[in-house]
Amino acid sequence: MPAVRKKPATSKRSTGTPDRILDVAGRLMQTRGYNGFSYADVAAEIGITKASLHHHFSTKAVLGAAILERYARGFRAALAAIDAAGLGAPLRLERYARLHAKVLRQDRLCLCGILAAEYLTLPAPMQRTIRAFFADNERWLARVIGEGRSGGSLHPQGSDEQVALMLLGGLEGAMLVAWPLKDMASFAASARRLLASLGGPANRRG
Amino acid sequence: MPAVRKKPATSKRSTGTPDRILDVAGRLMQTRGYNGFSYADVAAEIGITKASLHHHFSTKAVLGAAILERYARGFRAALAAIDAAGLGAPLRLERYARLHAKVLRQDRLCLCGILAAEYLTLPAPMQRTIRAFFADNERWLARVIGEGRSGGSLHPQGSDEQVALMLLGGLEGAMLVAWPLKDMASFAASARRLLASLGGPANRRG
DNA sequence: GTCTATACAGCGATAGAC
DNA sequence: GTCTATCGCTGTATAGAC
Repeated sequence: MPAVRKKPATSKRSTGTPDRILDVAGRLMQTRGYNGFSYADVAAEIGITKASLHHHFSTKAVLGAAILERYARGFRAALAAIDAAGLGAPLRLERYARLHAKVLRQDRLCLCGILAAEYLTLPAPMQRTIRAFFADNERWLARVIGEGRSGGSLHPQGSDEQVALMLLGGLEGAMLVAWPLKDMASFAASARRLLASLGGPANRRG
Repeated sequence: MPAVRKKPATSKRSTGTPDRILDVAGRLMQTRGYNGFSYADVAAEIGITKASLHHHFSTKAVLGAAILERYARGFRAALAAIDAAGLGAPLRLERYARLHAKVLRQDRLCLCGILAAEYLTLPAPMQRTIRAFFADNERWLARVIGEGRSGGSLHPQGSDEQVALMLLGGLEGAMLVAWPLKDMASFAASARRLLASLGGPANRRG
């Protein structure tokens, strides 16, 4: 059976209309939230009509779910890339924090962070994806923390899961608090403090 | 000149219609966000018409600002109450964390947290109040941390301001991540880990 | 202070021509 | 795959009677 292939292997940059829609609507969802943008906004920016939008994504719930799933997929790929780099736990966590910093630097919030705030108003499929995103991140973080602990490169207090949760929430919250002022420095400082609290090599107390 | 007095000194519980409106709309704003509720929702729950709502709060922006300012006022009062109790820095921070825990236990998000996510879509007056709320909290936290440090009850790494920011963001983010699953235990664990990272009396590393 | 009635814009979504 | 045109609904807001 033929593989599912939506793009040519020589993929260029956002060639097709569906990709442009996902890009534009994705940016709006990361800055204004699911309830903060409309098909009219997306259509106007791309230069097509609302009707054409509905041709590619039948409903807003479908569009929202597609954007969210693409985002979660990209994040999982980034985690895999970090793992593949063969770094120690402290450096892997630092690169994890940088994933979030990159989002904020693009004047966006973590999609799952902003959508978590709107959670009760979202279609059920999107709710599930958000929960899965957080659970995936917690598992990944807990694994890295556990490896750092057993390898002696990290000495955190609390269980791997607790520390993972603190780190995930801490980074999401640091983005949220930095968001109104677009204060990259405040995010970076919080991220550094959170990582330092794990008792890495440069941060052992005596 | 006479003092501005909107309630009798013997204030009972949410007697007037304006207070009931603020209560109901406030709960909706803390669970669904500013863009996630309508005048129709509030009117239906209270049992009056939308027109009556507009009589008390002329526009949604006015209503939203009133709710937000009342919330910020209440939070400032809670911080003053903590100060007035004459506790040491570690216990004051613990009570601060409990303020947030109480909100989550009521099945709500921190109003300024959920609104920070919607920041770009909000009326300018609400945006200003959100920034002021965060700034107030940071100042209060930085002061308490500074007092704990000079008094020897806290030994955090980083400047008072950095640690304050990490704590504020950490608690807001812990609420946000716990929100989809209404997972009080995960919030409590993160709060405990954040406070423990400040090097209080029970958490000195050696 | 509350109501009925309504204005008006925007929303998500659909039909059908090209 | 894109368009024009339009539907039905909901949103915020207003007018005016009681």
